[in-house]
Amino acid sequence: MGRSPCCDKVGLKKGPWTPEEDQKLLAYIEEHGHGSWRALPSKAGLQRCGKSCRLRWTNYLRPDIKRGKFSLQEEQTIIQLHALLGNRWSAIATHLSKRTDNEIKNYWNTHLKKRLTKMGIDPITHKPKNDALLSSDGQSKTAANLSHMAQWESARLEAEARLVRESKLRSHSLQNQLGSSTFASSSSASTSLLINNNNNNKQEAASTTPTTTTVPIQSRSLDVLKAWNNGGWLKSNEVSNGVGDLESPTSTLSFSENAPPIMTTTNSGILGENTMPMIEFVGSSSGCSVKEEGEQEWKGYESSNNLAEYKDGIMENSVTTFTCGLHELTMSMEGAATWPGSHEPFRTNDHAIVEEGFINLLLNTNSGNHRSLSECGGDSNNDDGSGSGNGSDGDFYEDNKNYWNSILNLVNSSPSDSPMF
DNA sequence: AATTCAGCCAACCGCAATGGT
DNA sequence: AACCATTGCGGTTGGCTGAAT
Repeated sequence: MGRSPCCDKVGLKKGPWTPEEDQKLLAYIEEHGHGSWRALPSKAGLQRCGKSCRLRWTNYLRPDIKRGKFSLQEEQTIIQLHALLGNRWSAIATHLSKRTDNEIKNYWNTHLKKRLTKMGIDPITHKPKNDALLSSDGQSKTAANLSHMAQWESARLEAEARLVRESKLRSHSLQNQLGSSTFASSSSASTSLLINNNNNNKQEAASTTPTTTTVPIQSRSLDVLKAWNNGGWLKSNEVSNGVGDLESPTSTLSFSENAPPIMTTTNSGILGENTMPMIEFVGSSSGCSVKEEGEQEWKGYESSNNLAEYKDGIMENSVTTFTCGLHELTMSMEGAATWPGSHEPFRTNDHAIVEEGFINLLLNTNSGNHRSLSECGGDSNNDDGSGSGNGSDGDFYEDNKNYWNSILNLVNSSPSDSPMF
């Protein structure tokens, strides 16, 4: 029954690594790169399976690993990201670039989870535990909307994480070719990015609408953290410090302030003048340049939407591919697309708001030319963007803000060495 | 000093995803 | 399309360490 363990070969060592083994592995990878993990142990003279070598390298020996105590900022980041992403440790780890997923997972399980539990917060839902007992219509609606928003942001973060991974691989591969790297890329030259919101993520299982209409491909910083900052959710000194030692990969996968950062398309394919990239599923192509700090500019960013299906102007299924150099971004949707936080269908002439989207949802702020997502509860046929937000919507967003704020405040007021923990 | 207990974390296991043929 | 090899990921385990008794 089942697959035989990879290390069941006689003679292969298991358990803790010795300094000698570490040295062998390190020396080999520094000289040759890891290449095929399966082939590595014999080449490196190690009595280990490739999997064990890979784990040892990625979780311990890699030179770009930060070890030691987690800072308060890192703790906050983990909690915030966990609220959005659930137990997707690798995705969380990409926003704490010097921490491994394993370390974050361990830290969550041994510290943060217990802390939240003691504070009366469900570490899975990130809501007060007695919230489940309060199931008035408004609250259940709020929960559903939060879930939907989290789903959106989750997809976006995942996309960013993958882009960052790919770009790192590219970078490392390039360095290898130049003979100056200790890393090696095991991935092929062509890369792909798949965002499928209809996945089997456990946390999202409860969500009822597995659709994605907009998948932002970049933001200058982690939206939630920015929302925290912009909304004054952090203490003033924390605001002034930005996000502390957080090294969000999104900040390195950023658009230059002066670059033509346009991904907005119209039905005619004409570029807009927006200062943030937007993706619109309108079946035309556009061009833009994407620049990655410290790397070559990505030329010839193109997108095409060739598989969207529309019914009465409502996009029902879509596969959109963006090609950006070696990178290919594919977004697929199943089922009718709707705006987050509402059941209003996404229509072909709706502009997808990227950077503002989730922040505005949280902060209930509208901006300039774009139709705010918070307005989408109205009739989407109002193409003038004059949809109305009603009072209960305002309460909803205020509640959301207060909820997230309360989590952060609780954590802030509960340092690790507090007797509470 | 010896034993027990709890916390921590490196490492393992197995499933899922991906890529190649 | 099917199969296989490889890699990625998240859950879990087991050993080490220090505190408590």
